[in-house]
Amino acid sequence: MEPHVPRTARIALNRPIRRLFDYLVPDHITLQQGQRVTVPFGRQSATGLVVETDAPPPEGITLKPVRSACEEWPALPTETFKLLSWASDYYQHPLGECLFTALPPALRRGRPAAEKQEAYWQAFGDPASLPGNAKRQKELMAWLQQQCGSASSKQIVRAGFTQSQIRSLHLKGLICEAPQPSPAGVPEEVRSRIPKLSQAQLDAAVQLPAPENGFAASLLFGITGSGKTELYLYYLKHYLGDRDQALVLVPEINLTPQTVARFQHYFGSRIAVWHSALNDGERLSTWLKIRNGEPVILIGTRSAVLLPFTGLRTIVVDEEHDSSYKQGEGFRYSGRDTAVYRAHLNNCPVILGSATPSMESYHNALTGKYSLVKLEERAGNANPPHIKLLDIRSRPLEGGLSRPALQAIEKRLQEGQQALVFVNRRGFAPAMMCFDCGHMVECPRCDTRLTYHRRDRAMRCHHCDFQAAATDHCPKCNSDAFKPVGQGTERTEDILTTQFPDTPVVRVDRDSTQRKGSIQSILKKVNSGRPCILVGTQMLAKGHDFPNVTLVVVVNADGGLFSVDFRAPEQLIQTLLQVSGRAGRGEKAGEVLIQTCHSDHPLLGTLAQGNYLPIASQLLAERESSLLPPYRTMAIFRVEASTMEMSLNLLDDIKLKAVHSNIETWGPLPAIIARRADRHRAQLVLVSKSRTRLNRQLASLCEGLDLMKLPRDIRWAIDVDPLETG
DNA sequence: AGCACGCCGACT
DNA sequence: GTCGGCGTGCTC
Repeated sequence: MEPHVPRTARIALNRPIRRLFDYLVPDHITLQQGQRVTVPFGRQSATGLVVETDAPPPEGITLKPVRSACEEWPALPTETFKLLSWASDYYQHPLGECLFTALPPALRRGRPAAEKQEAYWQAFGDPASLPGNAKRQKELMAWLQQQCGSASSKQIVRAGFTQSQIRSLHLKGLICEAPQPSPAGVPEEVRSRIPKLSQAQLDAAVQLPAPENGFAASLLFGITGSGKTELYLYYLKHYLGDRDQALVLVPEINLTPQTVARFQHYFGSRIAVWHSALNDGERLSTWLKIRNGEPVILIGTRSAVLLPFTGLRTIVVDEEHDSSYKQGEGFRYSGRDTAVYRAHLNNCPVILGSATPSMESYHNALTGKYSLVKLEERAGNANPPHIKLLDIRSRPLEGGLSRPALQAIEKRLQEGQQALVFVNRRGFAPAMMCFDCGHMVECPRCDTRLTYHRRDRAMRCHHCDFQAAATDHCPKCNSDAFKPVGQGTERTEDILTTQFPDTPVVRVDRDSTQRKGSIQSILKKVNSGRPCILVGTQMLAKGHDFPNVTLVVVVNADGGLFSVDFRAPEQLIQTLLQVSGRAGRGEKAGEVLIQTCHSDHPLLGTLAQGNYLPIASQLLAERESSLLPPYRTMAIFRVEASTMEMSLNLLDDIKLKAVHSNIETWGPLPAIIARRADRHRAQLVLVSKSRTRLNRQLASLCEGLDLMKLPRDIRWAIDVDPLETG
């Protein structure tokens, strides 16, 4: 007789542990990968996910039995599970935490995978039998009779009635429970709508990869205002069958009711959304729809790429260059890159759209990994704006604005038009610059600018260990206008208000738009068309249209040009082009003035010609010669502790272990913001030619760190494909 | 992450 | 004499 081999299951838990736990599987339970279970863990009970069944368990440990299976089917279907396992390995994040990010909060907590059945009600008896004082109950009866068929408790409450009125009527037998109405399909009128494309859009549309041909990645380079969204809609209309699912990823800021309405116009109730503002109930409901294979077209932000689709036909990633696709903390995955891998696993196409593609995607397009589809014509008859560089070296500035810039604003206002003043706060290089001669201090050993560290007034190189004390005067021309870049722009709004006392100055930034709906009232005011000046940061560059703005002034372009962060120039150019796109939509010609101390900088020179791809090629050439991504693969170890010494010591340790012929290390160095919330932060950059090699090295470093007995308050994390190197 | 266990200071 | 501080270790 065969010896009895007990069945076991290897379970992942939602804990920051890079380890799985084995359990016995009782006879009455059958389990498969991706299934949700309840298990005893220590002296508590935990929700887990099955990773493997009947793997040989570790010796010398008495296994506990699985308590129960939460449902008979796997919460994570095979493809989703594979995607998350890949991501766990690629981003070096514990599998359990990765898997659990794909579950809605309710299911993470072990709640049943079903929606609360909502009661539906219909009028049944004669309201005349109600006593005279039951006024609201009579009104509810009347209201119900008006509804065709039935209404749910939720709808009734939303209509201004109460649960107790429902209860009371039910008790009197005047209303009764009705069967749940079957969901209405998409009406033929909506189904037959197809967006009307221009010839240029049609030419692009035929180049997009067809789902029947399996995996293909396509970079859609469509300039601002070229109508990419129309193209997506057309594409989905064309290729999506009635039973198919589709995923459209968008940056959080672009997921507005207007965007959703545009999709709903063509697809009606097939459209669902996924973003951070959903509550737990909405999350569960949408998750279940997708898990059940309903033919949903999902518009969502980053985490939507992890949802358990079962019939995914195609993926679109809009504004693929947007930095919000990369999670900055915890499970630091890139929604865009995960989408490409998912398309691969799922054998379906993925379309990456942008007016300013990332270097990574453009490089992939140039090497033929992605196909490149161009859409370089503005919809309607809008002309691209004129971009002019305004050198402000030794020009007097008021609140960051030069005389010519103020004059240009005045001229526009007199012509009854609007101006937009853009203060670029992003990529603020804490670099020292001379505002007289434009000189910046470079590392004597590297081809990099030194970083200014305010705390100890030191200038440091982020590629080697060079450091020097910051001086008060420019080392080149001895001017005392030698300051960290980006000082003194805070007064821009004040200066504009005093210079143009009769014109409203509207500030648009995080602070001024915090209140709900305030952005709407700002937009309404601005779009009424009266002359005004908009002042703001990043927020102005994205999302909203200002049709009456004909002049854009960029206060300071230089921060991004000379940042330690190697992505800063790319981000600067992308932002400048985006904010330029705000000028002169419609027939009015737009003008863009970019203030800079470096009008001779080659990137700005190319930018003034208004085309992105030549700049992208220039940036790529720089990345290649500096041995940076996408020509190298990069990862950063970030450590924080109660003292800088502890952080740096641990990184020194890691650096020693990371020594490998194919891996280069930079640092360790204090982070740009060296102390945050009293935690001292430092980083070590790892760079390699080989992604596989670096990945393997990271895995072994993690293993080593897990075995080390580190003090409790020291925290470390790996950031693979980091967006910020500060 | 939780949660218990453990070993030292100020309280009924 | 105990209550409770949070440092350390473990969870199949």
